[in-house]
Amino acid sequence: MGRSPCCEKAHTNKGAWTKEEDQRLIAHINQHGEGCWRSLPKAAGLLRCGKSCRLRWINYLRPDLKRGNFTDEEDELIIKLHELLGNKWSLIAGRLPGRTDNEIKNYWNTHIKRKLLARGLDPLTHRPLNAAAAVAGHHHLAAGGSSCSPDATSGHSSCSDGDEYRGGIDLNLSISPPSSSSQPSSPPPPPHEAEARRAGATASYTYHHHYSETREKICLCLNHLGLHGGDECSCGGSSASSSSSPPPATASSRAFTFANASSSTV
DNA sequence: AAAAACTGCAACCGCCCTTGA
DNA sequence: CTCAAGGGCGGTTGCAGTTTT
Repeated sequence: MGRSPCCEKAHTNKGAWTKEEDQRLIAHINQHGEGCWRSLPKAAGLLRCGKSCRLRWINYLRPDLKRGNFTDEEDELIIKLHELLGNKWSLIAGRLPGRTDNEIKNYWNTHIKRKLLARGLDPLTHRPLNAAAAVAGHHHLAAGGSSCSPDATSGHSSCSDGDEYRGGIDLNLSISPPSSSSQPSSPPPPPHEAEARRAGATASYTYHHHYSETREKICLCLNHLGLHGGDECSCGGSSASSSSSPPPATASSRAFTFANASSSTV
């Protein structure tokens, strides 16, 4: 069964936005706030698809966007998050204040991919290229995730030999709403990726290594990106609880402290 | 100086998930 | 419980700007 188009394409503009369209959109959202994208174009007097308006606002017009070049710190954070999350750009963007998923996705495809290849790492698996070929298809969440970290300097992975990169790792995601989010009274989300998709910020990930007794928590809060060997994160944004607001995220306070990511940072 | 090739980014497309009737 | 509508996301495309030949 077909799906009705999101808008009447015959009467909508496409392509680059004009300044006037931007002004109309900004003015409307300032006055009425976000929401109901489908009816927004009409209300704002725009000949645009609602989706297009949403995208334009989120990716370009939002006042809290940072824009400008990515810092090395952001680079490394993106790489680390991508290693853990795969192409979950919205989740990754949730950890980078002022950055959008689209921006990060573009930056990944144009800069970071090349950067990793130059290091001899497979952008998909974050493993050394020759090793990555051997385990093609076993990466990221869809493949059960991995806490393995390739060793860029030695060309060896820090994975233990026993797990062969597919030890049935269950990546258990639990994410609380962004600290600056206006989302009201959302209950603590269940540890499920689908929920995680919508939340977008303070994240504590728990790896359950079925093949061993170890349980490591990976905190992705901006202040403490790292593994915690069975301990709660001390950052305040620990676990799945959204009852307590995590500390305000500042880029300058980020740290890359993956306990088992021995040398993948540069 | 002009043409070709490359790069980066904004925007679109189509699918999936959630929600509400 | 079912289904349609709407929102959100990831992948892809198109084009303008930049660099190289």
